[in-house]
Amino acid sequence: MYRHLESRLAESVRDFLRRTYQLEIAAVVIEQPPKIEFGEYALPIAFELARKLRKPPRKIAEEIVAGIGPVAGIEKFEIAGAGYINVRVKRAEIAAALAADQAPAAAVPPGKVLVEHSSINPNKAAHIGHLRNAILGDTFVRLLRFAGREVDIQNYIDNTGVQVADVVVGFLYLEEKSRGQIEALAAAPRFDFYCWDLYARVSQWYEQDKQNLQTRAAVLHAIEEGNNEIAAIADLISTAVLKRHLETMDRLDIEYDFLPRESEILHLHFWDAAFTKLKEAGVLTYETEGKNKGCWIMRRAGTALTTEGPSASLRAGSGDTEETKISEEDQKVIVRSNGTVGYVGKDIAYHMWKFGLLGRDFGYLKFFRYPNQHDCWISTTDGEKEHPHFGDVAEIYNVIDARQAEAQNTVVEALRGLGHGEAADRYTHFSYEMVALTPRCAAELGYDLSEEDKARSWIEVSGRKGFGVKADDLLDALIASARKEVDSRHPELSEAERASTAAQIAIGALRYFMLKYTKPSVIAFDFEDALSFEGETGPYTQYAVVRATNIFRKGGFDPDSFCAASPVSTEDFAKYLAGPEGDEIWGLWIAAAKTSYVVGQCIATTEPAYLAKHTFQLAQLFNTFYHRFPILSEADEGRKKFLLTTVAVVRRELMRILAAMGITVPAVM
RNA sequence: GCGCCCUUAGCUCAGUUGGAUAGAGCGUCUGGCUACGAACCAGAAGGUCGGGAGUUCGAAUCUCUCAGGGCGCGCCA
Repeated sequence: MYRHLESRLAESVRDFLRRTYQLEIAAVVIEQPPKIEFGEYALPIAFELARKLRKPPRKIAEEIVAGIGPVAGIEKFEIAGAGYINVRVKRAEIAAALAADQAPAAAVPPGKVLVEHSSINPNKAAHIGHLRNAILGDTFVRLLRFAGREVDIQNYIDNTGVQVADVVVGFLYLEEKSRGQIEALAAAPRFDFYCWDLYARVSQWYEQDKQNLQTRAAVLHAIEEGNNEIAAIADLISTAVLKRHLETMDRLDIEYDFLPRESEILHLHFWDAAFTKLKEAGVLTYETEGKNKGCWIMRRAGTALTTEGPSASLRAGSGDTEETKISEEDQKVIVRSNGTVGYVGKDIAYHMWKFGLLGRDFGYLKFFRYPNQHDCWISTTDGEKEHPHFGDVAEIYNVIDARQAEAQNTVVEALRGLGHGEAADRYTHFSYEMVALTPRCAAELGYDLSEEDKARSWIEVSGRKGFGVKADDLLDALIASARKEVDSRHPELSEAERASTAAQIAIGALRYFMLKYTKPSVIAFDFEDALSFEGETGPYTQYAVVRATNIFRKGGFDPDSFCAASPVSTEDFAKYLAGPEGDEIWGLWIAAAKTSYVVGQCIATTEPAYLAKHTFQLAQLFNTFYHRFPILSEADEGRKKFLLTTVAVVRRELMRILAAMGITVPAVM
């Protein structure tokens, strides 16, 4: 609603400037006045135009206000200060539309969106860093779907890499387990935890004697080769760990549609197809001298001497004749001198497939059925005939931490070099910073800290050292903590009700915690902060909804149908939304009207934290309102109906935005 | 050395395209439960927005520079 009004306002201003001053303004800046009494929108445009029109801002503001004419939904324009134009909306009209939940349809861009997230190495338990990735990715998916987009969720599985090889080495050479023994372990609960410890031991074993690395090389080679006992064991381990990851993420209500695996990138020869095209386009060049002699190389992203458009396209078109030699340090090896392809090369092939540019496809098998009956598919060489159509999408978002920015940019540059500039432009590296531990948290986990480490604001987790907080452990701790509160507050509830309430609160706390920080901020994890249910937390926002629901329950009304069943007249809206008290309540209405506006901002900036902040602010405004205005005891029936309508609308919008963050609200808390 | 990111209240962080007196949570202090349940609310204290220069009517926000911190830069993934 808010978003719709804003764009209509911007359009009117643009029209006015065009017909009055023959000016074309690309983006009309619209902001919010510091106080709701000033209006809902503020236009600083007169300042911007002062120089251009060589008139004082106030004069321009006067001309705009006098000449802009009526705008639907807008009450009036006022000049404030040196030239601000404050805009007041027709409160009653807007409120009536909101109460009726009449959201104007927004235009949805065509084409499917692919979001890749999680992509956890299937060799050990998921940890808090993976949780940030999955929660960011899953929330972004929900935001896109909220905005009407069709989305495919993919989770890339590197099942043939060194990390899986390391755990295979652990089972076969440190523990000397048979295939049968490994199978038995893999079927036991929390096999991923077992691998977590084993992986750390293998890393130590390598440290003890570098000779041991040869064992890794041999195992890795066998895995990549396929069709042998070691490869079969690697597959059973990685598949079992992968299932555990899916179970862990399902606890947070995070699901995937398709799991492309590296083994199929290899066995279906995706790389061969990509390699041919990359050579033809001159993206890859064969190095004949220096340290990378015998390799196929590419210019590392961000190292080009000139980045201007014309020279870039000239380079792409005319091949390598004008290409200056890439200096050794700017070279990125894509194919090694022994003929094997590296990680970036496989990623290029995978991304060509994502955009439907490779000319090959995976085989597909049903892999995992969620409790809600949704099927998650996995790649295979020879799959089922009937399967959904994956890939071939219009836009992609890769939720991958900031450390991989350069590799991601290299993939984008490869696409550009292949002549797929449009695809490259619709490739977004959804970059975020890592989750580290506070020194205090590290100490709690029994990690020995140097004096230097103690002085740091955070310490990086390390899978190799087995140092970190496992996702399932954190969830268990959150649920236990929430359960204690629920037990003491609601002894009357059944065991099952208390368990599900605690789980909802725990998930709300965790998801909000991971979303409240903006992406470039390193999260220094601490149990005390993460286990908090007060202040700026998920449970605070859930509690606001519970309170709203309680009002309806105690009053004997149904919150979902209340607005439709007993509509407030436009006259009454006008009456109760006027004056200082009306201003106060209107602030809550206007915040509740911003859902799609904020969602749009989050998508445009790939920043879900804005939604978390907004949710908290809306909950906070509601809590203040809740204290200021007793509702059930209100004697004036008309006013009571208005106040209940206010609560119903806020509750509805809060539940919507929480759902977009993957947070549900318990019946009581 | 090159590239990317960060530096805002005691602590942890917001501040989206430059805009009206720089915000929140936690912590500290003072108040508020006869309940639409206090997982809450009201109030107080707390900031030369890392330093400097520039652009602008206007800068936490843009540019340059200096300082401090992080990450990346492998024939690993």
